[in-house]
Amino acid sequence: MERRLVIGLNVVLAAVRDGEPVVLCVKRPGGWGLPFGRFDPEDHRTFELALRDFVERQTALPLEYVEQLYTFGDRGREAPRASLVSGDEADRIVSVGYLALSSDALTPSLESAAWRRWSTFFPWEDHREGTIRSSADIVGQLRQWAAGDEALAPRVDVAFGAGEAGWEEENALDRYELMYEARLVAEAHRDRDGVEGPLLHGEAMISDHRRILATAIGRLRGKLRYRSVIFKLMGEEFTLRELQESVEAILGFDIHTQNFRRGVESANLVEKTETTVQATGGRPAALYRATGLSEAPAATGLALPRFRGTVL
Amino acid sequence: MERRLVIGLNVVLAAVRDGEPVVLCVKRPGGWGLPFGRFDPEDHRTFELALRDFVERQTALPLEYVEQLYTFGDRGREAPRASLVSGDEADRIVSVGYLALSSDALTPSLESAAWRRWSTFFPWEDHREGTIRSSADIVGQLRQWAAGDEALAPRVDVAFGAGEAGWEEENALDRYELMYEARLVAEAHRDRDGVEGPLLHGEAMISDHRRILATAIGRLRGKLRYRSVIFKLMGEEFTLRELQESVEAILGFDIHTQNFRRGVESANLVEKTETTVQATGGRPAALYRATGLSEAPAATGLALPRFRGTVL
DNA sequence: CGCGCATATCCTCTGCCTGAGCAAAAGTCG
DNA sequence: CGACTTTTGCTCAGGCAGAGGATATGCGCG
Repeated sequence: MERRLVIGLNVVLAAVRDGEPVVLCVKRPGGWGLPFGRFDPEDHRTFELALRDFVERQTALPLEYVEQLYTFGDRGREAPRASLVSGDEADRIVSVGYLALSSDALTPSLESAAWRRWSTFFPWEDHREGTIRSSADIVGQLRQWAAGDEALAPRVDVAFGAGEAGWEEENALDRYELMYEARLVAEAHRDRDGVEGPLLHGEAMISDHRRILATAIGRLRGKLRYRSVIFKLMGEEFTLRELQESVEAILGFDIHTQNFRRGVESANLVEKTETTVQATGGRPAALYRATGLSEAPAATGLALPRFRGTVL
Repeated sequence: MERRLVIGLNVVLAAVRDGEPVVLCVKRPGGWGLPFGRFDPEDHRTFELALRDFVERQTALPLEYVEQLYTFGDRGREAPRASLVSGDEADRIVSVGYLALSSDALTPSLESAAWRRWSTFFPWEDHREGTIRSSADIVGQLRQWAAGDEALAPRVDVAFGAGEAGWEEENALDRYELMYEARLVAEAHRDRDGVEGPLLHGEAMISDHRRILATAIGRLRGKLRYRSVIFKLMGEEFTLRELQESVEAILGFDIHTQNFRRGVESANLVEKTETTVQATGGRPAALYRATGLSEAPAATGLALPRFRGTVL
């Protein structure tokens, strides 16, 4: 029997809801995963059209901003579980991952779909005040695991910001991969049929979906600094505090309010409207909206600070 | 007849030779293009292995650093020419583009393969002193083309650094795409069967290979700033001037020597060796080598300045 | 109405990094 | 030896980012 080549499409649809970064998840037999569908070359002219089509059909949510992430083609990606897309175990599945951003996080029509927080899957990526951190000392565990290996030890330190460079929020994938290698996430045991250890972090996802999510988080975080994508997550009008909270949600740490304002206002990406809103019990805030400049594909992003706290 | 799905692999293999950025090209019936091969799921476990396999077989060049760029899935990508990978016009071809870096630019075994300069295809991307620039005023032509369109005009200015952000070397793809839309490159006429205008810039490539090359150039340039990839283009040992010239070749503009040295030395990515070399008729230069830190996947790159000249 | 409170907004100060250039060191060439 | 070239070390000024003080403008309450 000939093995056919099948292309699957995965999407990380991200949004910020009530100041929390969330991702659209779908409940499957094996656990939670990302929405995905099969790409049929007969039906669709481009990947993006196919993606929009099946997401809208599955969840009734329209996709606004869409960006390709990565194509995963390794054999055994779906193993040892049965193929989830085609049902035909003999097919070779290649999957193209996408990142999509939504400004409103509407309730999906599908029963089994739900918005879930990033921090459910990546508690160690959130360093904002007042949020629950990962209880255990991940870096300590990784250091112990890497001890003695000359190549591994610096990788751990660099990825988790123990070096002079400090914590870089966009390295989410490196961190996840190290934890996978060190068997600190459930997927590592599942994929290799090993016994689960007691020190697992975050909730697992089916297949390699948590890896795709880590890729998306890292990409989005990095892009905030050099492209004006943040506005894809905002409504038409917003206060500077809302903008800041969205940025903080994505980056995973708090930033200095006054400096943030200074940076935003000098970037010419937003313009003040006439109206103000009173939502917090303090002084009313002016509403802003994105300017035309922010629409240009090559428009730069906001000047954002680095996380200066300690991870340990 | 059923249309089959075929996955093709493209690779932009880049190197620096004599201070010039070059890319491995293959001569095909329709002109020069990038090396590519078909991915056969029976033979290869991963894309990367397939890639290494066919490049080494075609050119006898080993691939060192390899990184996935983008997956191109639009129907009609190869049209209106016949399918180049499979020969079967009815197949749907999806192609995965890769960036590979080589430190030595060995002569390929294949007769029809050759290292060619980036500037052949993108003369407007090179702003170093003493290099030939694009003679005509591209920005002027684009501005004229975009005149009146409210969305287009800022796109042109942002992409070509006319705005306050200035020229950003990593936006090579945006610039190429604008020129394509404005029909300033031969591919635009070829793909739409139009008449060629007199104002074409750079040499064309087959299919969408020049677009893939633009993607690779932009990606590599951007990555220099936040990852230590530059050392993949250097030999084992090198002088700081050689390092600088490689960086300048990739970025496409000259940088201040003393400041470059200061940046490199404070980044802890290189260490001085005992030896010095005399190659230039001036004071002998110390040889350096990359440190172990530069091997970590998340290691940051060099602090590099921005181009401060004018493009017009 | 005046007061305390909360948030938004404005402004200042300081240290560090970057851009720019001078100058010495260490060779070659004639 | 003197002119020239390139490497290497060092200084200095301007600008920007981090940090925090101070003011503005609303609310709720006595």
